[in-house]
Amino acid sequence: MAQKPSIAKGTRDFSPSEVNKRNYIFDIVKKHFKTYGFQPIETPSFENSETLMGKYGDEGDRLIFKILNSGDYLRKVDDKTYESKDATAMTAKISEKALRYDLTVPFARYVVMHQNEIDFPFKRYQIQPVWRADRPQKGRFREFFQCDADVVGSDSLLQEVEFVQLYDAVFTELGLQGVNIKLNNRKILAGIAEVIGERDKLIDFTVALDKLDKIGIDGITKEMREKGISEKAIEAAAPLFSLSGSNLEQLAVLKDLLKDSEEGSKGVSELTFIIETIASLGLQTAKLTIDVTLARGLNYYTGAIFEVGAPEGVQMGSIGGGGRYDDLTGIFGMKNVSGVGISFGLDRIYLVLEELNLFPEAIDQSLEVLCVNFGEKEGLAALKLVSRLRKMGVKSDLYPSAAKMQKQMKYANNRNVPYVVLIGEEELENNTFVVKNMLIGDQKTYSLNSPEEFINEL
RNA sequence: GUGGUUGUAGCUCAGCUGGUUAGAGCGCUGGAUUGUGGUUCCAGAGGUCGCCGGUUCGAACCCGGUCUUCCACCCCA
Repeated sequence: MAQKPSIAKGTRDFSPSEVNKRNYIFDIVKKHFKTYGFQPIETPSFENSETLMGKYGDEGDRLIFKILNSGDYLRKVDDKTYESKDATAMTAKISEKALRYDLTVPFARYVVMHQNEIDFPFKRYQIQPVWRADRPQKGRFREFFQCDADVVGSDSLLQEVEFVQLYDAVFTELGLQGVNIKLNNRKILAGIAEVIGERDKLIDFTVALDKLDKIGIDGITKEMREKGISEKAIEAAAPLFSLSGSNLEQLAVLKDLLKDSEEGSKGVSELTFIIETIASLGLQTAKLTIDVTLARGLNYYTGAIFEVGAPEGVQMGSIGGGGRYDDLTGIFGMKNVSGVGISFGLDRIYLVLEELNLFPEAIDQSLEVLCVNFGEKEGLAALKLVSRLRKMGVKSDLYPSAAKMQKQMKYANNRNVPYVVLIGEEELENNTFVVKNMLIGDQKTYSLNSPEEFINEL
């Protein structure tokens, strides 16, 4: 019995037009990764469970897709574990592998395993799918691509500067003008927590602060109160909630606010270096702004934090992000290796380019020339022309059967083919072919002896 | 993981308080048009009403479960 086909929750098929558009983005991103000296790596789609488990927090462990062991795996479970019905204990017994959850942890594993063959600083890029057992929402899937570039083995702030330039280069070539590269520093957040006397509430404080543009000042002060942050501390931090002005003005305010915190002051000087260096180098189309409310990925970032916002007027959250993490490889026993990296949010960039109509027109042109098939002899002559066109790199095809003219023309029209070639009985006799321009509808005749006349006009 | 929401033709959606044979637009196929698509006209094909069960004389409609969609939270790209 035929079953109705379906697709797993949170997954997608990509049709030709979508693949073309996605590749267009990939190709531009890759091109700039390469010109900045990054090298590609790939890692397996699944890893040993112990490589992934415990690296993303409790929430992360829940969202990792586990792969069932092969064979008669239940036989190996002792009765006690089986009867306890404890999913965590049970999972450890019946699953030893799990699907990749992000690209950063596998990369850290890769660096540690290949440390003797890598020349540091090592700049790598990686574009591969990752999987999360999350509940899907718009723009959030259970299978999606991550597109990362990281540098390990250099603590120079010039790396941060390069990533800002890289973002600018990619978004400029994609035609996405006016993206906002937001910059913050974990040390500044830690310094703030320190000077307001809530050092041990750093995470709660910043998670609340991160929601400023979403729930407003009242919302975040309420959340901070609920998390047990003192009224005095909230008051002391209040100037941050309405921090405004130019980057240099904001830096001046922060410098003063954090003058008694060693860590905070370090953060301010790091941020100042990046801002000043970029100011002297210049950016093509992007804006670089300080945003002290930026707190993404705070669990592992230790220095700079990046987030890229879509241009004004586009209803879309962040389209990229990243930061510095001082101890990337420590979890796998390799100490003192600093890493810094960025990520491009492919799916969201796709949606933004679609909304602003920024994909090149020709992207949906899968065929430039289609020859109408009028029969055996005519078809053969057309196929000779097609071979010639293909050798010249022209995307061309012969309709495979001598179907009705109307059907063949309609096919060409639906496939967005700009030129239709007609070689019928009469043309065959005169050794010519007719080219119909599907856009304006006019026709021109060329000699089969010199098709380059037509090719040169393409 | 919590709360809510959605599902009817290939697509977008109508379908009254439960009542005969479930409709439209677009698309598709054929014809008007035997060498001309994109505009027009005519005709036709296409439906387990997400799935399973229940209530009822009778269910697309009511109830339960399940899957799916989307939304908020959590978290995140």
